Amino acid sequence: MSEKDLKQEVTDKYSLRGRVFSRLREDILSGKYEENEELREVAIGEELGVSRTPVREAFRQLELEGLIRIVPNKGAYVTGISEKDVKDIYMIRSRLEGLAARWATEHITDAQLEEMEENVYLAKFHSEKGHYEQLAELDNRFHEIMYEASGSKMLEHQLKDFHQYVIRVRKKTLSSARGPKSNLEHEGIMLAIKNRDGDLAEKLAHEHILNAYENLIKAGLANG
Amino acid sequence: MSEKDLKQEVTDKYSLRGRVFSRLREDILSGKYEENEELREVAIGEELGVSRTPVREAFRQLELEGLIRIVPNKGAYVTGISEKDVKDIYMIRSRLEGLAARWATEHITDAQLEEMEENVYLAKFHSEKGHYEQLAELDNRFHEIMYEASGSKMLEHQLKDFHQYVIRVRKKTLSSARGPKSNLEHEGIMLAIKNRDGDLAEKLAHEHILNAYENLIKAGLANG
DNA sequence: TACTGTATAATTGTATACAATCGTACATTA
DNA sequence: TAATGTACGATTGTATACAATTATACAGTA
Repeated sequence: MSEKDLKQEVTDKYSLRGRVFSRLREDILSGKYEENEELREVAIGEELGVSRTPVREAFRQLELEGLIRIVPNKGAYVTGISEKDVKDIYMIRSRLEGLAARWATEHITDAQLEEMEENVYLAKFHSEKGHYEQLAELDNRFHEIMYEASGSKMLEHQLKDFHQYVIRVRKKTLSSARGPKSNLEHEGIMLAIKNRDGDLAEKLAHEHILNAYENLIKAGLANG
Repeated sequence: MSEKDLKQEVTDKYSLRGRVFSRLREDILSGKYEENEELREVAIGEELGVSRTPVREAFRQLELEGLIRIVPNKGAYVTGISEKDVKDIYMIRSRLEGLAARWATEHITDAQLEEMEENVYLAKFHSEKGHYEQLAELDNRFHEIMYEASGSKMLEHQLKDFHQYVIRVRKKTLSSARGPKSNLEHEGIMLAIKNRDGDLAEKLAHEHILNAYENLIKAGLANG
């Protein structure tokens, strides 16, 4: 069991519940539903062509994931994210990403390091071209690689959970990746990992998230 | 919504599902079930006098909490905690407890600070008397106060989640609180918070968890 | 008008019936 | 004997029926 994830991934793509769960999560994160919008079991079930049972089970999981809030005997509501929540998330992430970077210096595989280098290289290209869509995608992936390279399923799961919120916040604020500056920071983290410099990697990854938060605030979260 | 918790607590004590969830969690944490023991829906349901439906919903939540692992079409199994998991948990906690301590210097209320002082004082008493049961209880409570005093529902929830594992590990290793040394560290953290010294509070709380881990290892996790 | 009680419809909570899946035991065959 | 196929039982997955709860509208009353 030592290789097993404590917080089990929901990967049961082939059960109805799994499909409902994935679909709802996607729809909530993509902003299809308004904040505080009520989700009715029958309506969701009909939309996806399933009964209430798998929908209810998916609801229970989405509740623990923090995406909806269930009021007993009343209903399920899409959760809002307050500005304080966003700040807390970024501050917590800053610590954990630092830890992930440190551990990556100890556990990263050659293949992962290669993908990281490629990621940084590609991001530089797309940054010059102004391809924001691809940049955001690469940014997400960069962090995912680092989570995986940390060699800790526990930490990986925690950070992926938080990343969900990051994606939501980005959609909400319409703020795309930060472009060149963010890339440079990625490159620095990557090099620190490559050189197996744990202290530096942790420091840079930590600061990287703080910078991302600063940028997010400037980009208008405070206004919107 | 700004005061609402993103990761919703499961406080629905009055629904059958809520009761099943709480009961199973308690039983798993208390070690009633062996690692990898299979939990059957009907059996659990009969034991608690409910049908499979609330049991299944509770299972889905316990899965996300990391206490059980559900294999599609097969069954639910109590998750094991590997030595690496324990190490990861403590390392992650060390960062987050540090953050909680720092934030507590900013947000702690007078009542919370008072309870913290009382906690330290009482612990000193029970430590001298060798009351290990009460010491463990006070230790748990000390950390909980700090989580609450952090003023961050996000962080509080994260840390309480991890604390579940800590309690499990303690049961498993039969290692009680560390006694006087741990108390002194608590006192140090408390004073740093009282003096509103964020840097010191974070540093001490961080080290406190690292020390607790060292102690745990010595206490025999490596052997058991 | 403002307040209270009640009937009703909508929705969630739970139980149960049925379908699909998996593991095991046992028979069959080479 | 060893390997393979198959029938059966046990268990989970899903749908549906029924119970409990909630919100709302509306009538009655001061």
